[in-house]
Amino acid sequence: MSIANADIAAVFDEIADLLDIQGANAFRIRAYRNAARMLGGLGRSVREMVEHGEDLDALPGIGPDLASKIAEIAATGHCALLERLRKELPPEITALLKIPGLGPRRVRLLHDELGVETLEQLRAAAQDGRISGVHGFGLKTQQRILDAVQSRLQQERRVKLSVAVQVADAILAELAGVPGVKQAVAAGSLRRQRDTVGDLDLLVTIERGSPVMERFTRSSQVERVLSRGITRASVVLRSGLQVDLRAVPPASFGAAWLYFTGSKAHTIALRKLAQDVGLKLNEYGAYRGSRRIAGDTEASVYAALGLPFITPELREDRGEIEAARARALPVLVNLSDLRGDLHAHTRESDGRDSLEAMALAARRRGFEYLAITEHSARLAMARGLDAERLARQIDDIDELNARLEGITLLKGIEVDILEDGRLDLPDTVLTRLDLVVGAIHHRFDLPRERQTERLLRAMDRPHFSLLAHPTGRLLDERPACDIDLPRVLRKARERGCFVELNAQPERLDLDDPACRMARDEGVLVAIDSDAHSVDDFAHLRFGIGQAGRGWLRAADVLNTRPLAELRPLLEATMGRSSRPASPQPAVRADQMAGAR
DNA sequence: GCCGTTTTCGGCCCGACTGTTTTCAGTCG
Repeated sequence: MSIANADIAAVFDEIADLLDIQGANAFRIRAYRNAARMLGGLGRSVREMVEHGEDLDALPGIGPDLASKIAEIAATGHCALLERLRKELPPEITALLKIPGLGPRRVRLLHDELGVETLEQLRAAAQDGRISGVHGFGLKTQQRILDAVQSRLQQERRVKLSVAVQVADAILAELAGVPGVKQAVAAGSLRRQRDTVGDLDLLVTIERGSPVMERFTRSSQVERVLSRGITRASVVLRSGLQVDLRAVPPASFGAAWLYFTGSKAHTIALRKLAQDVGLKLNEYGAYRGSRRIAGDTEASVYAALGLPFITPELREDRGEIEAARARALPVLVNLSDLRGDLHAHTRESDGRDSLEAMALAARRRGFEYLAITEHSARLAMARGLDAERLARQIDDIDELNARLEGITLLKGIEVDILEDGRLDLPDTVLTRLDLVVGAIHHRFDLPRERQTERLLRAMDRPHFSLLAHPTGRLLDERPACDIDLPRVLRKARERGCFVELNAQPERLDLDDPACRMARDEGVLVAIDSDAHSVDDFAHLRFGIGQAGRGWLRAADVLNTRPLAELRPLLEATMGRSSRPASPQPAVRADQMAGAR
């Protein structure tokens, strides 16, 4: 049993919820929440820190008490405090906090007065009209709870970033045309490039008297209006997506954009910093006394706090403020740094376009190289290639490379990693390639130890360049495989191979904390489109956003290298240089002979 | 429960909106 940071974070979050409902000290609760968030974004395994006897007190927000609780959970998988709290309150009650309009005090009240412990009981109480009888609750609140619990039970979900961007762009275009609107921009998790977005946060600057709130709440896409004031309105679209719009005067644009972009944790940290230097920071500006000294741009607010501009992707309170103070912010990789793409398909397997069309599209993007990596035979559904078809494609690519100028196609394969860690094609054909991209496409459900071993064995094969979409997650569809990522990354470093950040909007795999972990481990990350058509190179923008959230600089990314620098790195992974392919082969000779 | 060039106790971000209150608590972001 191996405890991941996320497991410990989940324990702390649940403790915070239960303490909150019990009415415990708000700052004690905050300490648990802060610790959970810190662990979620931490690039190293605290379990390993415990095993190595490292000092957990050194982690931000972790004191002696939380350090001992982390050690307890890492060692036993349990937390005595949580078990005790679960005896005092039914654990399912924390689900009620997810209902908009229900906070800890009201959940407690409903529990004490009506015995409500679950979402089902909440729905029943609302339907029977019992909730409006409780002091402090009225008919409107009761109806709101009923609506919310019903949509909750039907699983309202976060939308993928790519979808949110489209919706936001459409609404912003509409708002920009309303009289009195000066600027209309996206904020919130969308601007921070989170992989999924729970609701849209939009910001406009307006002249006094602009009808923007009225126009917004009456837009044809709006299904219902949750609230509407002078500076703020919330609506739910027909699609179910919630959109919050804020309006401020132009002089406050920067302070408001900063505040509404968040994250909440980043904002709180900035406000504390403001206090430290005798300022007050709110969404209208930075104030010394009653005098506004900054606020028209974000940079002006950061400057007032003595900080350089911090790019939105980094605003998670994961060390960016400390880095900014030390003038040590990373210069993040951007789209124009990419010199090529190492994962793409053609219609030879499950892609839509021809080899030549893909090559020309890559050249139009300004790429120097494109790796063609079809599926292998096991993935019959995708018309995966066997050794014979792959050999033919290798010849086709050689012929095309001889003919085309300004783009080089690299010969690759997205070979299936079988359940036992063998690869789905024989070494005799793999050895003819420029790179071997390995990926899991079945048996996502193996237990952690076996899944991890599967990957480690695959990486030990004589030809293995890049682990594609390492966790196999599909946002909102399939959870990440249970793998020991720190171990996989260590292996990649020892082996000299690479990991992928797959830029498909439904994958974005590795995620941002994992990217940062790879960076800290010194493993280069390939940001790949996994293109199945000439249009799919557009996915790369989402990969770049995710990479930025993972603090990746151009130097941390494999495919920012020009071809001349990339080739020797790939050659080494294919066992064709002085670099040892594997210091300690984990696959025995008889297993290797069994590889198809 | 954490934290400290205002330190080991007394702080801990700040404002808008809603509903049910008759002056404000609770919730949200």
